[in-house]
Formats: sequence, C-alpha cells, structure tokens
Amino acid sequence: MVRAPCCEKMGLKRGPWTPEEDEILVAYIQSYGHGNWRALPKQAGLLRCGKSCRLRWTNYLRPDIKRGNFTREEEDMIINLHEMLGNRWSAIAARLPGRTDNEIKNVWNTHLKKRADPNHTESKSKRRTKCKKKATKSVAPISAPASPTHSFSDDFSSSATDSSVVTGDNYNYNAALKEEKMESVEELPQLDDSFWSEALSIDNSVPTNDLTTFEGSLAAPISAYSASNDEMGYWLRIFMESGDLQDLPPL
DNA sequence: AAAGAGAGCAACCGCTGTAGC
DNA sequence: AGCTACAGCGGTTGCTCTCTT
Repeated sequence: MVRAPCCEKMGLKRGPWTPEEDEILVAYIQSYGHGNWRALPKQAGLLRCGKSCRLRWTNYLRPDIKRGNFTREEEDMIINLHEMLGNRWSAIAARLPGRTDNEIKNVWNTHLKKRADPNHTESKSKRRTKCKKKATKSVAPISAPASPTHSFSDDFSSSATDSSVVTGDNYNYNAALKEEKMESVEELPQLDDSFWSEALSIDNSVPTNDLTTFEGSLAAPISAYSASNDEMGYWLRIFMESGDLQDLPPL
C-alpha cells in the first residue's frame, strides 16, 4: 500500500510549536474537539499536518497532563511496568495518569534504563551530530481555560506547565532500592517480544475513545482487557506472585 | 572564557492496526 | 476480499542547556 507522507504538502510548518500555534490548537479543540486530526489543522487555520497537531496535543497541550519531575513512586511503577510490558509505552502511560507515553519513554531512556539495567553501556555519542541549525526554543504550553466540552482537571494551570521544571538532575536515587530492583529483574523470566506481541495483541480492543478523552485517559484502560483475557491474566498473576509488582495499584 | 561532551526533551519518521467503502 | 485513509505507537533524531575540561 502506498501511503502519502504526512507532511508532503509544501508550506506545512515543522519544528517547535509557537505559543500562537498552541493557542490556536487548544482553542479549536476546546470548541470542536478533535474528531478528525487530518482535517483539523486546515479547519483551525494551522500550517501543520494533522499528525503534528495530534502529537502536540497528546504530548503537551492536553490539560490533564501532569508536568514536572517524576515521583519516586512513578519511577518505580514505570520500572515495574516495563519489566511486565516491555517498550509498550502507551500501555505504561495508561497506568500513570497525567503522563504521556513520550514522556515516559524519554524518562526511561535517560534515567530509568540505567537504573534498571546498570550494565547498560550504550553511548549516545554515536548519534551525536553537529548542531548547526537554529531552532526556536520550545515553549511552555499555554494554559487552557475550562472547556465546555471537556472536563479539564482542576489542577491544570500555567504554573504546572513550565517545561523547565522537568529538566535538571533532581533524581535522588535510593541505593538500597536500586539493588533490590536489580535482583528482582534477574529473577524475572525472560520473555521475548513475540510473546508480548501475542499476549498483548488485545490492546487493540481497547476503545480509542477511552485513551483520547480526558475521562478515559484518567481511567486505566488496561483494566478493560486484563480481566477479559485469560492468557494475559495468567501472566499477570505470575508476575504478581513473583512479588515484584506488589506496589502496583489494583487493576 | 571558550570549546567539547553529555543530558534531556520535543518533535518527527515510518510502521501497524483498524474501520469504512 | 481488497483497497484506502486514518489514528496511534515506538524508535529515532534535532536541538538546547548544562557541565566539564
């Protein structure tokens, strides 16, 4: 099948979003929702492709996004869930209200991978390139007023959306817990990706709306299939009984 | 003070699954 | 049944900031 490139049209803007673009996107979605991402930028008057709009909304502008440092509990949960689910960031994000798959992926790659796998020696230098191009500094998302169509969370405010809050090395790792996690990782059965592809193929049965609406994103969609899939339930039970997932919230 | 390297995050790319026709 | 369009996902890259030399 031949699929047209997302941003094939000339004149479509790329790169960091400006506050004006953010404002337009937020205002449009508040008024009309985002039923059709492809048509959205055109209707909203944005020179962006629908994909870019969707990414910007889901990863940055969505009002229920919790920004700022990950708590110790969140980090532990990510490690546990990663042991269970692998690189299924969207599934992991579904268990962490207010966190996006992209954010979790970044945190994993920059902090938690080392913590979970201290033998990891991957060097980023191999992908290092000269930084010649000048790009607009990424801007913090604008705050969104209460929407008539969505129930925005009460704690959403501009003060909690400064992306700079996320940066910096504020991770105070507990050495004892680190060792504990290392041990538990070794004890886990090694499962290849094909297993999870099969076991989690039911992911697709989760209604899309549950993941894209504010209410749905705050719920835990994983619960919808974990209880309805015997095989998945079996493996979940195995992991639970291994004792490594005790601190997970109930499904 | 300047240059280089590393860290971190936002955004893009390309593939896959699914629904509609 | 096959094709197409679309949304979503995971991997990767580009760029800025901070730290080190």
